[in-house]
Amino acid sequence: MEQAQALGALSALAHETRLQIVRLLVPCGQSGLSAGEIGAHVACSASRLSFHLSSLEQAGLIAARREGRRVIYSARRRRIGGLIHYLLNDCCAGDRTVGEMCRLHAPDCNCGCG
Amino acid sequence: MEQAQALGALSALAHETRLQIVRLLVPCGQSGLSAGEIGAHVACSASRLSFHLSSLEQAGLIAARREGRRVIYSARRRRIGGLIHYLLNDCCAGDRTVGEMCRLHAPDCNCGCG
DNA sequence: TCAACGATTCATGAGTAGTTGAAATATGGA
DNA sequence: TCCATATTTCAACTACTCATGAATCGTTGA
Repeated sequence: MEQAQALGALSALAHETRLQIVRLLVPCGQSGLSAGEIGAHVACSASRLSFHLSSLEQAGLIAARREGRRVIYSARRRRIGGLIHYLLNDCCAGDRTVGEMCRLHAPDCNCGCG
Repeated sequence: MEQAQALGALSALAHETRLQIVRLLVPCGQSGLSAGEIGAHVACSASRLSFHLSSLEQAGLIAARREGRRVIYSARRRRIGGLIHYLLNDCCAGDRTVGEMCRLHAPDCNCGCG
């Protein structure tokens, strides 16, 4: 991920409603949720929701596809992971202190690295 | 890290100059750099720089201390790591696809987790 | 105590993002 | 074709963020 993309993604995530949308969509994986279903969870007007969804899509964090009269949104999880990777490795140059705070191993991992 | 803190941190990072400052400070660790030294790298007016440093400090991403007539800024690396941790584990619920993009092991780690 | 230095604060103006409600577009079914 | 549903677009407004330069504050050394 390039810096410009990372800035766009950070900007998109730096909003309560949009962060909430991402949190809602990540566990849904590829199947995603329709705009209406998302709206039922985040309590904002349809037009505002559409605006936020469009911001997230432009930032590359979610994808949209039409299914009948609904538009289904799903999290682009590899992109979100790419942003985190950027923060960790490009932005923070793989700094150990930063990395130790967020290293994620499998629960049974016992490698002791870091 | 709470959502409100994460939003503040994301907002602070979502700016080219401020991201650049963090990138500059992380490798300097505790010793940090003075405002003047930072200014020499990021090419913006002193007042603008002061504003950006203050934003980053308010967001908890950097710390300031006075040394003589200089003010030394250093990255709060555990906080930055905490933000990344939040994105990975709270925001993305430890999603595997997200995690695989950004897992950081020691170069010689061979545990195979993930 | 005064001048120089390092950094911050303030006032102002421009630009951008966010919100709202109404209108428009797209799709599916009667 | 016409209507209902799902979603987006538009226009107008508000609020916030960003940038600039001048003024100010705090510290050091002559």
